[in-house]
Amino acid sequence: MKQGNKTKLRILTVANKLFYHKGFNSTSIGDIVKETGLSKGNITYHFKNKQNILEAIVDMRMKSIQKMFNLWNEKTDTPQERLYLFCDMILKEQDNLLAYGCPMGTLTGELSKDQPSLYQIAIPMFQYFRQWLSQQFLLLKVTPAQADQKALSLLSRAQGIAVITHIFKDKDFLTKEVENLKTFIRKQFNENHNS
Amino acid sequence: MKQGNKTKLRILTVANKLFYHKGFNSTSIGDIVKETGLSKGNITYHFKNKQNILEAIVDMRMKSIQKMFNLWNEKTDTPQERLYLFCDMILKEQDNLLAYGCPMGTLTGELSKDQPSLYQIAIPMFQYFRQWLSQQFLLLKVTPAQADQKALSLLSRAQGIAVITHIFKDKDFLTKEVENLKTFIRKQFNENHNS
DNA sequence: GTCTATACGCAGATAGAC
DNA sequence: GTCTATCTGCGTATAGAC
Repeated sequence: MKQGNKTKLRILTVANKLFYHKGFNSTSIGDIVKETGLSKGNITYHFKNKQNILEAIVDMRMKSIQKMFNLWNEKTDTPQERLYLFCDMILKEQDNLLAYGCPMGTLTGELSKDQPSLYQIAIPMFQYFRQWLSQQFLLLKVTPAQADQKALSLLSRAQGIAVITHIFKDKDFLTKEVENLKTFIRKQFNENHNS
Repeated sequence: MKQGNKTKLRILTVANKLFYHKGFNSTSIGDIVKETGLSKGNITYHFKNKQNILEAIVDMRMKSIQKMFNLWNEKTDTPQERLYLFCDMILKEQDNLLAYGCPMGTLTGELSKDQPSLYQIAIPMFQYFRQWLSQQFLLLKVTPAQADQKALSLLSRAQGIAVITHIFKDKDFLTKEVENLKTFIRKQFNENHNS
């Protein structure tokens, strides 16, 4: 039982990495077999099929996002500071973004092409970010709809940075653009103070 | 000979659509067979392998982008107007963006994951856009490096819009955000006039 | 819980008839 | 130039021994 959970976690860790690095569709069970050193049968014992692996990975990622949000909430006093931490995450992940793009964006985008049932599994991660960002903007005196629009704008710009960094392999662009993103955030909050 | 070219074009048109709608890796030769009604052997006669199809599609797309740029150059007198036409393209393509994302962004992003030789084939499309956008900003009194940075910023925001529209299936967001994009462009040119 | 063995279809690529 | 037929490997999924 205990050993089983350890194996399960090993499979998920490896699969998560491969889905990110190669893409979901381009990752085969065989790839996971090679990388874990386990047998095909053993993987099937823990997960009936590829979709179940994806579901477990999304679960895992959701928990990890939740921990991150909790940490950010603890570390800061104002929503503006929290949004800066969101930007800092992009800086911290720059090497991965350059090599593989955004883990959420590339996965969800891939599944959104012609695989609606798998897309449904992945989309909650994005909704979670959208919701958390919305909450920060809600502390401005704006309607929920406006806060949501700002949240989407921020997500959109972050995704744009991830895509361009990934495609042009350009860390310098990322650094500069994250600065612009912080300016964007600052403006949102300054505008509000003045009104 | 003439019939051959017609068939070749048919294959490319169908493959281009499928690569866009399903992704490159998830599109099989069998899919192209079904959609064209041609035989597998016939497709192989015209293109030795999948990579050759991709190369021909990129060729085709490059020519189509070139035509678009020529048209934009003809239709306008100022770089600012040209950049607005770039934004209008996003509005025109909103249905496709919503369903399948950006044709360049999703393709290049997919190939940039672990398939460097295919990535090399696709990247010129992006470079072409980057270069053209740079040229428009160069007519501001800025250094080439600054113009390039602005071009990347614009590309980045356009890609972000495409990703978010695709993932959240939200046309309303697209419309609003393209307006913000035009404001961004306007500011770039106003700042310059004042300096 | 972990393994080997195998079923079965689909992938890309090739050969050769018409 | 277009087709059918086939090769070979890899994909997912399953059965059953240890």
